[in-house]
Amino acid sequence: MATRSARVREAAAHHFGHESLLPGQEEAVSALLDEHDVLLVAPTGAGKSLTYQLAGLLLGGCTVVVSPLLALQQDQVDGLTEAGIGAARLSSAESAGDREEALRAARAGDVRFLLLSPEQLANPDVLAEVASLEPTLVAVDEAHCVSSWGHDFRPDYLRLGELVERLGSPRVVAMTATAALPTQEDIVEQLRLRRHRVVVTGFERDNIALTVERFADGHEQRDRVLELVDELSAELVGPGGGSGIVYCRTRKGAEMYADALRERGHRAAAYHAGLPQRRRAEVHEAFMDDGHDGGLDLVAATSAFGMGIDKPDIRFVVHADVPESPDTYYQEVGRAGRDREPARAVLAYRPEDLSLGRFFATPVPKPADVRAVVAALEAAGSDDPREVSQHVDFGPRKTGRLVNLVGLARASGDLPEDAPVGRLVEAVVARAEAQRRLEASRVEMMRAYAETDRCRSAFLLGYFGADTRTRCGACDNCVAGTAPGEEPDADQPYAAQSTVRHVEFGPGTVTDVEEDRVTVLFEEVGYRTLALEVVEDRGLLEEA
DNA sequence: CGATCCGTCGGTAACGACGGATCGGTGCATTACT
Repeated sequence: MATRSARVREAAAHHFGHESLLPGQEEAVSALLDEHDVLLVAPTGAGKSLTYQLAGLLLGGCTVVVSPLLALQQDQVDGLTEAGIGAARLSSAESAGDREEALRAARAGDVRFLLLSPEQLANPDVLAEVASLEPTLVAVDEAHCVSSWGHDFRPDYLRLGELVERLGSPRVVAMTATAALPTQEDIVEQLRLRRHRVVVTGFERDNIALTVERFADGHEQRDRVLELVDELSAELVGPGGGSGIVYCRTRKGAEMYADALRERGHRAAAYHAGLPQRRRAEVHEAFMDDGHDGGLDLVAATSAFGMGIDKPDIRFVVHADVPESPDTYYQEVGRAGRDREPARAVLAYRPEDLSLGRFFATPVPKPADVRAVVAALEAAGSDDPREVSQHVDFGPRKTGRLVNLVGLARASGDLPEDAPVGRLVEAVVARAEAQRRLEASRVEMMRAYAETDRCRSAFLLGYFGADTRTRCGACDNCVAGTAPGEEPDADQPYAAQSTVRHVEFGPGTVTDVEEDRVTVLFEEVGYRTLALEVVEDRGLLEEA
């Protein structure tokens, strides 16, 4: 074993000039060399990229890197090329000639890392080409996208498990900065990880002070957000650098805040997916380069401003509206204070805003549409959405999603091979409903976060499965003294992370324990917070 | 679900009240045009 860690460290020093490895890196690489698949949960800057790169180099052969954004893929290619390692991107941005050349170089062993999107891999021609390279490792970057985007927005994410098998079932490493339990389970299931190890490195960000301000009126909320940004900018953003992000739920909101902030004398701009690609790049660059003339201190953005924003001195993140889940919230907040210097995160909370989160939840397909697609699959004799959509009344996009859902329900093993069509349709709808219920319960967890009296940091860490009995001392509740000093532990009937069964909701996992209540993640209905008194009086919950 | 837009209603006109319709976030790729 000692020789193995020596090899890993030697490779790190040789290829990347790193004398030491960060916690989790060596563990993850060793597990991969030991023929385990790995889910690595580690914060940005903790060397997730280095992990797959080291593993890929040590395993030899070609590594396929699946990454959600073309810009992120390009960053990785640039980084590897700079380190003298052959890397290429395979995307719609490359010419046919470039793609041909990249594949040729990969066959010759000159390209060791091939970066592409799930959509590329789902293209049968590309898949065949890549399979012929006999890759030794598949790295799935930003793996939470499997769970957050796969179910609806980018359905090819849900096909990755099947696609990896068609590549000859190489080792898989999935990497993400944040993944609560259901997201971890989703990643493991969808990617079909085998003999998998979950490696979680510390992800506390104790330099970020979390606060929530509650509003009943939308106009007051807007005025206060602007005032707050004035205050935070004056306090934290100066000639020495530093910047802030204002997250909004709608494009219109982002434009409104950007305009208002400019009027108040800030160097601010809007960022959302409705802007021309070129403008987006411009804003991104001006934000990263805040020291220059024409630089930006503030960006008012939708969730489009996210992955790939790696600026160390973001001093505050203000949420002008409440996001749809603690998962999203923590990810957006986590962009602040990456330099470990003090930073602030403020949530402007109005309960009505939660409704948008419910609206955006994954839609449940109509049984008639599922039935039509099942028949069309038969008629087309293929699972190519373009061909299947010839036999139904809706377009290839919707068809593609339904084909995926039918495929997943069939592959789940919950149904016998020869199950009648009605059962299959029911299973598809039931899976989509369960997903929707989970998303709705995440909205409720966001409500719970906004309304809690406890340490906000402890609340979030508990949500992400970290054992937290300490308090941060910096959030509004700790400062106001409403947070209990120590979280209870010993005399609780239920332990965090233990498995339980509810008479009505079925099996679940305890995710949080408080003095008088317990939060459980149920397989069927998502997160539920239950009063201990009621639970015990009626014997609703038993340890499994 | 909730905010907002737009048209209608009432009724010696102007404009406010009301109600139905519409919209709301993330990106890949591909295609048909200049």
